[in-house]
Amino acid sequence: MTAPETNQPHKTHELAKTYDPRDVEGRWYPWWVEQGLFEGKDDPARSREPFCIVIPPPNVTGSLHCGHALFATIQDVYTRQARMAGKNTLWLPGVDHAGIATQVVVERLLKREGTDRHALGREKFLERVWKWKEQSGGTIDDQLKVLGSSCDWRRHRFTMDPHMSRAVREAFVRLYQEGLIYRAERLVNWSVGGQTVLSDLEVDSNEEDGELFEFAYEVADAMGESIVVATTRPETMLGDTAVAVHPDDPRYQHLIGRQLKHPFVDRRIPVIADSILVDPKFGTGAVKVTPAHDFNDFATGKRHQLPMVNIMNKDGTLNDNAGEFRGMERFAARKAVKRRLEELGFVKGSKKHRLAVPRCQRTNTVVEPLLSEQWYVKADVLAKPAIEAVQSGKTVIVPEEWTKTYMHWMTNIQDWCISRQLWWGHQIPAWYCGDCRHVTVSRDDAKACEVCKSTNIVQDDDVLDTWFSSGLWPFATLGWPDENAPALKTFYPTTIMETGFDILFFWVARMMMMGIHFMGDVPFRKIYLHGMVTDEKGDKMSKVKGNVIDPLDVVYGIELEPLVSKIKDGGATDAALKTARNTYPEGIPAYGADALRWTLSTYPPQQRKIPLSIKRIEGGRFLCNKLWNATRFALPMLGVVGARGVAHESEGNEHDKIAQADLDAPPAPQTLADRWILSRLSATAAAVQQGIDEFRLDDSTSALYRFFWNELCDWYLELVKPVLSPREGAPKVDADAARVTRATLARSLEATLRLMHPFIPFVSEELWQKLPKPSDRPGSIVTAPWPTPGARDEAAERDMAALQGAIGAVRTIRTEHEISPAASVHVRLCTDNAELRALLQREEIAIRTLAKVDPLEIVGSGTRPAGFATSSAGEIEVQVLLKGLVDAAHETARIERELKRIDKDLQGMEKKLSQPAFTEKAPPEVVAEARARLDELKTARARLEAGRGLIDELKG
RNA sequence: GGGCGGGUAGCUCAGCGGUAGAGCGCUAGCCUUACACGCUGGUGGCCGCAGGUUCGAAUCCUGUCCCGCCUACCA
Repeated sequence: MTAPETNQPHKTHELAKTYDPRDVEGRWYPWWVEQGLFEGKDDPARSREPFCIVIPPPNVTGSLHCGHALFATIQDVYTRQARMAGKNTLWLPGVDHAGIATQVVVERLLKREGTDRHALGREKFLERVWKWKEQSGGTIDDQLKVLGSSCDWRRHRFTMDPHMSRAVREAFVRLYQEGLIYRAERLVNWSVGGQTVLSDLEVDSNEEDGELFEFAYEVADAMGESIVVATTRPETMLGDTAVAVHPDDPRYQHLIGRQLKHPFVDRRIPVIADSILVDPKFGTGAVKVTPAHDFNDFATGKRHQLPMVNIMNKDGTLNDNAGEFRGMERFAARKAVKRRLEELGFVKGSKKHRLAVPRCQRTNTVVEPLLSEQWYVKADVLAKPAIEAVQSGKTVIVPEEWTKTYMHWMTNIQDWCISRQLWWGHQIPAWYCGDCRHVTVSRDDAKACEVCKSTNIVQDDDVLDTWFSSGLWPFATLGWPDENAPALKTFYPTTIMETGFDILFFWVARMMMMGIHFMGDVPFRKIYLHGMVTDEKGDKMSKVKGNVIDPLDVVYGIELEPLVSKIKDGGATDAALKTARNTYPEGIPAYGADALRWTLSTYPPQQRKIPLSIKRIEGGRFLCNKLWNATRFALPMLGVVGARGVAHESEGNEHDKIAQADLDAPPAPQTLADRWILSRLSATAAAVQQGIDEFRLDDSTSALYRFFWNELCDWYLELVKPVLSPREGAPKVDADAARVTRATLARSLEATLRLMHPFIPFVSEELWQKLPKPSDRPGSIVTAPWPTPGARDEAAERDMAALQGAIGAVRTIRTEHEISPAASVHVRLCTDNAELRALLQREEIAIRTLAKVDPLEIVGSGTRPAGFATSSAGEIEVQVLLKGLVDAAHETARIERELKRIDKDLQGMEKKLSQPAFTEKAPPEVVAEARARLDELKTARARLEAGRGLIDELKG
């Protein structure tokens, strides 16, 4: 396979000085797809280990937001890593039909056209929704591609596809036949705005200001006597069928069993005693009971066999049972009832009251408890094995603390109302017989009643809750109900379900129940729940607040004015607009998908909030730029011509080309730097792997970052410079050593790119293509082998630490004394450790180069010639000649500062060691460590004391 | 009312029984053979508060105060 023309490896292609994601991203994705790199292979025999993630399907209504960017990043990291590790990898994409959300959107469009769905009729309306879906349904998929999501697009699924619809019917019919789906008349959550029933989970209750309104019922046949009740919804009194008091409440004993006179409707209502409903300390201690419009009252009504009087139509207006208030809208009726009660003199008071108001998630209208007949799934039966699966560890929830929440919800699970009075969705496969009233439930469209064979049947108007079909997602997308479907056999159970914790119940729990029930095995081995993306201050992103970060703006960049008008269109307040202007005075630069992905990978998973900030994304781009430049720097040293442009070559700085044989079978490292970087690479590969295994991508990215930036760039590349690209006149380096170093450089850089690829797929591919590499590598980094950690070289790591310490000490003295970076200094490195001296001797060039040292003496300790400042680095005493470079006052100040710091540590350590309790009871290695530290501090202190003498020398 | 999570450097957060960490910020100096989206050095913390366990506690326990989120029928 051949990479896109401009990206041919080893071809002359100048790398820009600064990385520009817009030049790179976008070029690779089509090529990857074309090459079929993202395709999972059906392999029922499982000859290769399968890896599968099914995407949490976004709404067809949706376009990309930060939550999507987060899940896309995490899932793609896992998918790409598994693919590189050689697994048969499938990330299956798709979208969800999102019943209410979609219907609401299309109805809004119709309204703008001056019509509505009822005028259109069901069939025409559905045509319209499908049309709309065709237009906008692909948006989110395209946006996921922008982020680099390596999905197998051939297997894209939609919850309303014919196949998915077949699965839904199969599931419904089976559950019905098993008695796990039934119809019942109950009080339900009715969305007046959406004109449908909602499940408990689709209702959001938030505290709002309300009123506790008190009024009196007159006792019938007892002049003047009355009982005062309180309510937050006065209009419901029209449906009252009792007033309840506490059985032990002395105030009302005499009224229990008496009848009250309803002021507006011709009904007598009893005073009943109920200890469950009534809290005698609250309000007046007397509660009006409206069984058809309140969940508690409903239960009370059942206990006392009270009549249920429904006073409301489904559109929120009052019905004939409301007497003089019939036809009024519910909130108008509330005012009217209050006014009439006032006129009649029954109003006894009103207080402000905070109460939880239930609202429909989708339409934000107040949800009304309403009596109606709906379809339910019997949940406890399905929940039981789903609980056991988590208890036994067949499915593991990460982070672990969610397990408790899952268990709690599952064990207290309520039956699930699955019918919705919508048109957009899977119509319930139940047909009612007009003759014998039998309900026929069938996989195929029923033509006749299965009992009386009458053709006078009509299908249930309602559709199923979207989550019912989503619950089948992990297996229906793979081919179920065809139990022999190759994909199903290959990839079920899936490996990881990764999604936001907010849909643990909505979706994850239901997939668990359905998966186990229909497949006999859990739908996934791991459930990984991530937090919610917020703005940098931790506030939820909202269009009104104007703090929404659009991932695409981060990727492509956006100018200030377009950004502002975009936020404005979202409905932001003026204050929010001002904030936005201040936050992004220059708009947002193009950071690229890689930078965004990297940043999203750096947040720890147990965090509930992911405060995404532009500043952090900027950090991601800096990393990409650094990677770009490190490669740009290395390429010429590996003999790749032209990477830094013609100018560089004309300077006569020619490099030997790396031999293919050295790439295919890298020679063993010899120099300290080479041994060290390979050892650190091993450590890093292990840390990255561990982070992935433990769902700590933050650990993986931070290990990678530190390795690449603080080790590979800060030290290794610097150490390699004098070897592979010596200055004119510099000592000649052994050709064979250079050869080995060249191979090691190529090797470590290539491995770094592979380790980074799951996180930043675009730049890593771009750079990898240019890099010389072993001949057995595939054509794309996408399928290049995942690095496995090699051996560590403890000696090299220890020696390198000593070297870094010595260089660091020189550098510190240099800056503390404001010695010009251009000036060379005379340095003496003193130690009685002969091995150390030999090491320093071997690394002479490194010390001279990295600390700008000349001349350099490496000697035994004991003397300090006049004019030298001293400092220590472990066993090494570092002496730097200051005479002529600095003045005495500076040095005095520095020494006093240092002494103060050391004395503080020294005192602490001495105190610790002087306590017998510590030396006797603490583990020996801890005590030994403390002693060693104490010695070190003492030596350092002595050297500083000695350095005091320096001051006079400097004066002199 | 119940449950859960959190309070560590100016900001955002790691660490969760043995010398306080990162990124960003701040600061001094540098355009040093890739990178100023950079390099080198530095500054900065009674680890919410009070007790207890321990030789030793940011880390474990108890209490307490804040701040979030979820959940619940106070009419």
